[in-house]
Amino acid sequence: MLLSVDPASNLPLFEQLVTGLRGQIIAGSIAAGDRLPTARDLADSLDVNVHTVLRAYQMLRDEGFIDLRRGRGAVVADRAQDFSQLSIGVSRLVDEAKALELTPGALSALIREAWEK
Amino acid sequence: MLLSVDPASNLPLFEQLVTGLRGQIIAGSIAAGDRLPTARDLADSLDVNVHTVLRAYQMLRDEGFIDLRRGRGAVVADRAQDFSQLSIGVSRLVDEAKALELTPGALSALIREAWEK
DNA sequence: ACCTATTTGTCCGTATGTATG
DNA sequence: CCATACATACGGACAAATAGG
Repeated sequence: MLLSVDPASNLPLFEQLVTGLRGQIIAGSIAAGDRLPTARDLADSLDVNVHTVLRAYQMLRDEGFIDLRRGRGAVVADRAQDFSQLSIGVSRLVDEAKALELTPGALSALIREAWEK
Repeated sequence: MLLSVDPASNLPLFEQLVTGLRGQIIAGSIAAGDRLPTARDLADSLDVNVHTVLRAYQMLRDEGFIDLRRGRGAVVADRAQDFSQLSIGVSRLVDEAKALELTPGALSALIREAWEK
């Protein structure tokens, strides 16, 4: 079983999906290159709406854990399990960002803009 | 007029809303402390769905530009207009991230993790 | 302390578009 | 050309937090 959700939880369904899937990706029980079930299939098996799964998938894509594209589905990113090793330089970057009184989301937005140039 | 959207554009409606509002916030034509129209009001005036506006509002909140809460509405954040001055430091952060061969999404995910500690 | 109106938050359903293979 | 699968947008319903009376 890939995962389960609790409709009675105080946590939103899409949040449960994100944390559940992300945890398994980081843990390695879902390997890089693995294909996640289609949003429709996972939604049916968990008895939730397709949009709820898609919202979770899109969050995981924004976080870089999966590659999500039309017509192809969701594939666990190659770099997903390497993230733990890359955090060395990041903490310093975060410290600087905090000194600038940025929020995490703001920094991410600014980074995406700056990345293009 | 606060802004306008073009249904025929190749850009999604929520994206037009985000860039339009963010631009005005950065430019200062919408000042810190200003209250944005309720999602329903803006949706009605632009003839788009409430969910489309809410999605845009939630993105602006994630980016730190507005304070968005149930029952209160959307208020432009105090730090919002300082963002234009922060781009200098960000480009340097991005350069370092690129040197580490990070993807934008990967960096965002790492940042959110590191932010907690 | 209570009630009510306001406003966002989540979820469901449906329809249509669009990139992929 | 066609089936697949995500992307966006619309609509409706109810829940939950907030503010004010």
